[in-house]
Amino acid sequence: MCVQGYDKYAFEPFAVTVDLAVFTIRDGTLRVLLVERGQDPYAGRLALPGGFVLPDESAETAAARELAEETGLSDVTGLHLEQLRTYSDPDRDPRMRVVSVAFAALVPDPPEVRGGGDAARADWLPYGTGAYGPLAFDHDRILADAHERVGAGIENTCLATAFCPPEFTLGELRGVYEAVWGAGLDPANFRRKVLATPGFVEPVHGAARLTGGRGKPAALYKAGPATALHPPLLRPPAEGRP
Amino acid sequence: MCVQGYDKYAFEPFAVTVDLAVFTIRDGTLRVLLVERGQDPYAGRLALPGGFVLPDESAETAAARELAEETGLSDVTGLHLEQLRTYSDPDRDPRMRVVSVAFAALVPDPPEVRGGGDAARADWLPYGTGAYGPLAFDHDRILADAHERVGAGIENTCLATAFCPPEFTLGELRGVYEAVWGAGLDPANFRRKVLATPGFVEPVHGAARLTGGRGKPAALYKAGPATALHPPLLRPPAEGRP
DNA sequence: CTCTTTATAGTCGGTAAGACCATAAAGAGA
DNA sequence: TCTCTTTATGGTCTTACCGACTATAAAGAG
Repeated sequence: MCVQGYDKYAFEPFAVTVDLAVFTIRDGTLRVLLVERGQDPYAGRLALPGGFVLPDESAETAAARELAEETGLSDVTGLHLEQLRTYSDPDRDPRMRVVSVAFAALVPDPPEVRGGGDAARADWLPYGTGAYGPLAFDHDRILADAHERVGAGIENTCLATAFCPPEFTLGELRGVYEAVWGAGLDPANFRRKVLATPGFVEPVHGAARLTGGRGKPAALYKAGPATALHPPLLRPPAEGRP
Repeated sequence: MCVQGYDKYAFEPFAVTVDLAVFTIRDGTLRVLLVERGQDPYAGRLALPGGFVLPDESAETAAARELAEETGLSDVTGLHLEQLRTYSDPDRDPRMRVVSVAFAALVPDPPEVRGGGDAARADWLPYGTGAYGPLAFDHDRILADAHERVGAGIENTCLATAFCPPEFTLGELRGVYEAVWGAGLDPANFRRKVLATPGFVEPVHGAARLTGGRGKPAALYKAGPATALHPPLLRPPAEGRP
């Protein structure tokens, strides 16, 4: 399968796909959307949702389309879709040459998963708890890279608000950091730091207050205009990252 | 040009290429390796070096091969090659569907450029000074993205040593930061910060000293084992990055 | 009514970073 | 030779921030 006609070169045609690592927060834990493969190879194994890039699409367009097909989410909600990197190992797919552009997506609230497309089943599974076995293809590595990217992203950018509904409390925002980093944060210090960063969040000036459960009702905030955090909101130092 | 045989799908074959933004420091200024295109489209325009991914290569392998072909550098020197992102706009190449995986590379000293491959000419041109017109294809955007990535990378990682020879002075290392960021840094504060970061640099214990020109001879250092900087070496706040 | 839970405000001490000064050691030029 | 310039290196000072901690307020659970 070799195509002539591009300058003086002969080149191998590749199939180009997108793979999506879609994260959300539910019950205070970070979860990722996984689908069960219905066909070989890796039939019955879990995998990241994804699909082929169509002839008239960019990878970004294809990723947004796949995300909408799998979750029903379109761009109207404040969702975040970010290109991660491209995985192009020659034998990453045993059938043929497939180059995959991976994306990390952050969605606020877990909507019902419609098992659209060819996915046998789809579900939000807690990340990093061993709740699922090894994924198909090289998706374990893609998922780990996506998690690292998201963890670094909420450190330097206002990305964390993408996990939250349009209006949220500072406790919910803190829950995002704790779920992604897997570490507890001091509520008072977190509050001081977030409010000291201009443009990160803005109070909903109407005396609107809301509480999900116990405790004193919290004030509501919405995402501010800033996109980067200066200075960054550093995560607590952990083992292995000196 | 549509290929059947992958599951039940029909998919469009893509050509996959790599594009390289190769940076170096010469005369205290940041320079990028550009080649002049010898054929249409964009004949005579400057472009980033690059080429096709061969059937048995990953994009990383292809990038390393192209870098070696263009500059004569192989992996033996402490060079840095990092995947940037993938550009897949459907009409980014007027001839056909080409998906390009872009890489950013950092090389220590400008070796002689061998105009290998199909590049008519190749040269190290100063970045961001208008010394070259608009680049071919979407390479202006790729180059800008690469510069932003390198600028952020030396903030959080030990990447800056990749611009330096195996042994270097702290003045040379500071020159890397100043050239990439386009801002002056206080020599004393820079020294304090770098030496306070464990594993960033290590003194060459032999009383070896060296000076390139005027001034007191500086002590020599080599890259340390650390890969990430904690805390990051923040660049001075500039306009437009609040 | 009391306990628990969460939000919010404030304090205190350590650390880091920027601005700045001082000294040392070389070359350049008068 | 002497002086000036240049660069490296060491130090101080002040401010800002950050983590740890305490205290208070306001709700629900029992």
